[in-house]
Amino acid sequence: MTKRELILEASEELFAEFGYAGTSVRKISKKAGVNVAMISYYFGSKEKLFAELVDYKASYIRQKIQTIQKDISDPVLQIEQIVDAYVDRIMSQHRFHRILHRQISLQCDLEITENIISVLMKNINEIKKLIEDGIQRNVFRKVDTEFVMMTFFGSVVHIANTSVLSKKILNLHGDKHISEYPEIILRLKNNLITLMKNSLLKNNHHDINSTYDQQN
Amino acid sequence: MTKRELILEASEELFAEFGYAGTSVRKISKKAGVNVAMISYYFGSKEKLFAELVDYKASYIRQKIQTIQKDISDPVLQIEQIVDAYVDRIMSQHRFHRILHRQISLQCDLEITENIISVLMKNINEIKKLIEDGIQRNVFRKVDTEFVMMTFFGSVVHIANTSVLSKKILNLHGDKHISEYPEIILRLKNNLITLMKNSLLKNNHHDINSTYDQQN
DNA sequence: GCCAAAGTTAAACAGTTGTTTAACTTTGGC
DNA sequence: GCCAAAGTTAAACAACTGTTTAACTTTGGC
Repeated sequence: MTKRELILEASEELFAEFGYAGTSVRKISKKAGVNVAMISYYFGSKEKLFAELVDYKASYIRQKIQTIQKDISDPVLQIEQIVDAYVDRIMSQHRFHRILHRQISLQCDLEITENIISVLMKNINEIKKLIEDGIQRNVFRKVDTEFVMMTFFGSVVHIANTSVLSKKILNLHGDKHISEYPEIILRLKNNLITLMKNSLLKNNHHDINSTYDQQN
Repeated sequence: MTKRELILEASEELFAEFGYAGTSVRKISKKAGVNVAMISYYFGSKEKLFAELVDYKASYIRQKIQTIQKDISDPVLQIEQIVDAYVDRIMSQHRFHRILHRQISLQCDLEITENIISVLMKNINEIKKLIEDGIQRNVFRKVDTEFVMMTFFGSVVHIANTSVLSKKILNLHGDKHISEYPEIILRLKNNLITLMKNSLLKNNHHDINSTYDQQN
């Protein structure tokens, strides 16, 4: 592992835990086990290091969504797969997503924020197309697409980012991040899929699949 | 307005915009128009100022929820009123909530985070009681209460906190915060109420109220 | 008018910030 | 073995951090 990678890895953990302003280049260099000057040497500045970190991590995210879009034609199955993949992705990359959303919620560093948003919008637009395709094919209702997506993203991101709060709500004890409770992730996926079907399907799925009895 | 209040107000805006670590006492004192030493004089330290800010603002939040709980008996109306009041509250206090959730998402400053979470849990438990009461009275389905709440809170908080992203999704231009678009807030409330009814009601409300035709 | 308390100030404190420098070591092609 | 490029280091830089100090002004009860 090169010193460059050591810096990237150390900075990711520190930015996620203490935020951008709360993380000093000296802490990063100490955690990475390199000299302070190496950060300026390899990245130019703390700000450019952060920008590179975002680019470095974000390139992988859209991959699975695009695969699903190509390989599966049934809109309902598409949504199920998207929820499954997206939850897995956010949860496994929760440290990275914490950085992203904390930076968006700040109104300073506008050029950095714009970069992050343009990356996220690509994912969001992929899923938007997917839902609108389902509407056109008369499988989905004419829903308020933007809000269905914001609800979906909001729920997942919020649970991942405020793990301590979510664990309190779920009455979970222990120091692990919420993503490390497999049974909770399963519950989350099931609830989100039900939620999406409830919102999207023309006839409520309880009537179609007769799963109502199972749940009640 | 006393200097003490000037400091509280200035610090709220700065903490919300730049985060805790990104806000210096000198910036606060400058914005408040007071001497730097006044912060130590009135609050003891930057950290105690932040703690006082949380206590100062959080005490008002539960008020309306408790009123609704007392004055309204119909669970469906209760939920409608809760959604309406909660969205209004979060949106009007969005700067404050940004501070809260950013601090929760950090894993440092644990004693501050614990304080914030205990405040939020009071609200959450009030609404939880409300839903569970509706279940007991056989109006609501036996839903996964915790996840219904996390979806609800997650959506509202996420939209309020990532205003720039949400506006991009909704294709809104302009510099205003998303809470300052009344038609969007109305759309948000309508969608959340529909979502909650979809999740909670034993028979899907599209069948009951025949609103299906209106929407399609 | 007096005087202690409260309020306010500029200056100083020691520590940290991001970045740069200049000297040094290691590396790899010739 | 040479030497330029790349890598690495400790030290220095100026700017900023949160907090404290000591001198000063204002206030309000007597």
